[in-house]
Amino acid sequence: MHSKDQRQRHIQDIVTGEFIATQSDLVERLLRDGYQVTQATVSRDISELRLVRLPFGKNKYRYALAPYSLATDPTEELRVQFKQFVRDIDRAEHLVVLKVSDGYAMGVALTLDQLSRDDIVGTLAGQDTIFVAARNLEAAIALKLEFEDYLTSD
Amino acid sequence: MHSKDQRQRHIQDIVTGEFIATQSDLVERLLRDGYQVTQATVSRDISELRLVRLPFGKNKYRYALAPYSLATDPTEELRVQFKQFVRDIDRAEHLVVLKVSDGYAMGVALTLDQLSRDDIVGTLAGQDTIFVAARNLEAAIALKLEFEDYLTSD
DNA sequence: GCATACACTGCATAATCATACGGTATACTC
DNA sequence: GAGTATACCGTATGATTATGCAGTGTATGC
Repeated sequence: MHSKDQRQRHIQDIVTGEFIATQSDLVERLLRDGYQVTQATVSRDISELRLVRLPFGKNKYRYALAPYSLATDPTEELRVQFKQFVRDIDRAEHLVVLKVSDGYAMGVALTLDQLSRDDIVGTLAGQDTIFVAARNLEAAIALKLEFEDYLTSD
Repeated sequence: MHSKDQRQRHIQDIVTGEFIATQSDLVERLLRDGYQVTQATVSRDISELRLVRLPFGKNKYRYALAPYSLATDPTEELRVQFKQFVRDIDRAEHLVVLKVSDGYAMGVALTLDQLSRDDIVGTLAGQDTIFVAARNLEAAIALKLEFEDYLTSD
């Protein structure tokens, strides 16, 4: 019927648009859309999607995407995010252009920024696109290769 | 002895630098530094600091700062963040330049981006600076006024 | 001093979430 | 087909977190 992937994507949609305070809320919400699952499954989904439960004013909580995630090793975190979110890599002069799953551009750009790399001058993230400004042409070419490697390796 | 404020600041230091998986971990960790509190208090601290528990690989969790926080109303969230983090507002042509508490530029820029405003073409965030590119000069002037209002109002 | 208000916290427990275990389904190999 | 591996998920329950309540301390006003 509904695949796990579908369900998890739908969960992401729900939490971005609606106020989901508990996993039980989410179970009910999913049921209304025809996904019949238990709290246990939702717990696993949330873990896999790396959603966070955000304290929200007094005695309120809301699940939200964690577009950044502070891995132990930022470079490792970048690899994870690339595999998960980056769809395409292009280059125009010294600008490397990343196509990203809708809504995740900022998260990936944030991770890139946190690396504080000398060869990256800055990043500009939109909804589904990131411009990575490399210091110069050579750096951009190297960067594109490195990024592509993230997508294909292990 | 130790004030609540001190303790909460110390908690922020701990979670940014160390791998804290549960509130009990944090209680123990605090005890080592002379803060004797219970899990209940730590729970309240975490809520007030808006820390999040981040799923982290398989069966692992880590508490982390939530530098931005997806309020119900993004504009309201922006106000909160401005008051908290923005130190100075300037403008050069159609570029509004924000000086921000170190490390929070990305978070504020992310919130700005999420507004998807027509008058903002894009944002570029560094460690403590944000460039907000307005669509044109008039937009930039209006934007600067609006931002300044965020800092002064109520 | 006494009363009132308020911030803070621990205790006990409720609420919520994570996970070990076992069951089912699917795919692949021989 | 039988055997094995793997992914997925529900049940039951353990682990973790949130919170109502009451107690203490401090400040303020009378």
